[in-house]
Amino acid sequence: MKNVTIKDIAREAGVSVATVSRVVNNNDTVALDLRQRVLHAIEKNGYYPNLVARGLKKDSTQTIAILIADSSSSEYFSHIIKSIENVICMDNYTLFVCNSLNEKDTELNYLNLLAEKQVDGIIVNVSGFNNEFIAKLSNNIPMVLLHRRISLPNFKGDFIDADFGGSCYELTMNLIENGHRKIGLISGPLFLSSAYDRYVNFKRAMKSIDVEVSSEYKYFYEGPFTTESGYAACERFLTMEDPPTALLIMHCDTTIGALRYFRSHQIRVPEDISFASPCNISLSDLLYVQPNYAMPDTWALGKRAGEMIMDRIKCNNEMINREVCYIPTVIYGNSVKNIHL
Amino acid sequence: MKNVTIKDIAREAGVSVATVSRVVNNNDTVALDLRQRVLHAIEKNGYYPNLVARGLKKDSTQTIAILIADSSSSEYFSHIIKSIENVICMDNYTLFVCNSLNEKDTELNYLNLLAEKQVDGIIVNVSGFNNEFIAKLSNNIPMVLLHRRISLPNFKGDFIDADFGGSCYELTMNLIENGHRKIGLISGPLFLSSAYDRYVNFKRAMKSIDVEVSSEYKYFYEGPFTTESGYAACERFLTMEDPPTALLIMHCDTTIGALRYFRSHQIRVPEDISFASPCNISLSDLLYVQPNYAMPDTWALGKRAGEMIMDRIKCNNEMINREVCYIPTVIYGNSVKNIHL
DNA sequence: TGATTTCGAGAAAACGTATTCTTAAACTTA
DNA sequence: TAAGTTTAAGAATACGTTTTCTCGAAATCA
Repeated sequence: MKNVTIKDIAREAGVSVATVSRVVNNNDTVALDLRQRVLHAIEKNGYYPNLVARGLKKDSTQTIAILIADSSSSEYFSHIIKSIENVICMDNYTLFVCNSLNEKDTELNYLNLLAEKQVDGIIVNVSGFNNEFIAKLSNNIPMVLLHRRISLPNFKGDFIDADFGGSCYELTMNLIENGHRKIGLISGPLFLSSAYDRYVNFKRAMKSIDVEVSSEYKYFYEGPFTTESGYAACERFLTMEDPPTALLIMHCDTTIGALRYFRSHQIRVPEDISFASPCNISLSDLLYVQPNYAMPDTWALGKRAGEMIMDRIKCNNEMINREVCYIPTVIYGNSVKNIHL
Repeated sequence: MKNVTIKDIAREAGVSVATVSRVVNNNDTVALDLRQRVLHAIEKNGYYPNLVARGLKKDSTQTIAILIADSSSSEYFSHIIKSIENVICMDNYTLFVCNSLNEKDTELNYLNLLAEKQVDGIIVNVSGFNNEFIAKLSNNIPMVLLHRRISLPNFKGDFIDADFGGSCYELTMNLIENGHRKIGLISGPLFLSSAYDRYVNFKRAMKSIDVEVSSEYKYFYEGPFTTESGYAACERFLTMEDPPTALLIMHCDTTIGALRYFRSHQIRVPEDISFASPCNISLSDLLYVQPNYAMPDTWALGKRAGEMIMDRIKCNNEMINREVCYIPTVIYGNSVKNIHL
């Protein structure tokens, strides 16, 4: 069953292919009777345009991609994805969702594939392993970086972030104000700008009580952004001779791992351990503990990311690099104990 | 900055365009020295194929789409999406994620757009409003229905489901065994096969204690699959003069709404109200209540959905309709009180 | 060696569309 | 009315591929 093409319509309506095209795109004037005949033939034969062919001709696929580590790990990215989709669908754009799994090769394969598929733009939460390649690619394909920066001079594109670093500072200061001194940090890989930024802010807060934080710091744990890593970190910290009284947990996935550790080991929050995390967890209002956490407006953030990539596409990538940062709201739950009392 | 094309490579290597194509696809024999020259030119100029052009020629875009109500409402679909992506990316397929919002027009627009974009297949959780259109479309585009069936003779495609109906029966019987008689049903729209199926199973279970369930049933609530609807249902039930002692809540979103109602009104679970839901909620192990719920293997289900659509694509949609059903595991938490005690 | 087959690679057509180019007709103006 | 101008629509080209067709050369066989 062959699809009906513009040629079939032209034949049926007794006009040229060009005329049909003009009617379909109605961007050019065509006589009323011809237009009627064409529209009738379209209706009758159920014709619809082939956007692949149009894409080839017009050099635009009306497609953008989001490339992230794991679209299902938390509600955070689900919301951003939905929000981006909601923006771009206005212009009949559709969204490829691609998972890099934080793996060098997977990310690289996807970047190549997306380039080959001629996507009009890419929103990417970089793994950090292909930054040179991405910087180069950004000169050909409009790009928006999500949360993780690329500090290379030849990168061309926008950067959209939420100030989780600032939230880290605020949450850590709150731990300190509640009397905590032995505060563990469950960090992500420091070569990621997002993790490093939070690390720096934690360090800055700890400096206020004259604690020097470095990778030598007794209560420092560096691991990937996974639930397993959060679990393992807690295992290490809470079996120490002199365990920390509070934890700052950098990421929602590591926080989930930590909570699982606490619950399975009957460690009460906040009686036995306090914690805070600069990330929102899905359904945090219904968890058995209400964490102290920070939450950016993911809907607004995703919307902005979508708008930024669309801007950049519309002006053919000829635009200075922009940076946007959303300030998360810090929410205080009951996961921190005041140990002065 | 024009992209380098197969022609540029041909000129550079001093061969014909056809030869370059043959090397790129290496599906045809070409002399070693020519191949070397071509490969060298490709390397030197950073050539990569234009998959839009290839798609036009080969009539295949290596793209499939998933069209669901809301990709961010629960972790359920996030996991399925990720799992599908994981399967199809093996063949260099990419996935469009599209949200119909359960709206007739939005769904219809997307279906048309996806057809125009020549996607190779569509996995769809239908809204129920465009079933005739979808059935017709299914004869041109390979389709897999997710959870919601289309009972039209001209539908062509597969159906993949999880037996939440069976779980409803089991969970309701459990409520009954725990002494409950006044059991409220928070239902979804009955014109959806998924909701209707659960309704029928609830009814069947209630029949065992001689309670007739119909839309006239005192403790019946029908509303959309949203948190707001779940909240409203609880409001209605729990302000009745003779409120139900237990609830069967059909959907994860309505369950979340219900939990929010309970918590904000200091209604204790299970002391004041018991409930069960044939759906898994994200992080249910970390909620303040452990619900009685059912959970299919979403990873396996998504994987199978991906495989089914790929099968269908590979055999050019010439295949009988298949039906697959996954049996959820029922998990008993502490959301049900035994009122015999 | 001559006839036949195999093979490798270039030429050309095709995929479905948008758009430039061209031309004939309609309209304006003096 | 003649010359110039606008306009509408068809013809033709192009987008970047794949693949069929064609043909000359090499290889096989009698």
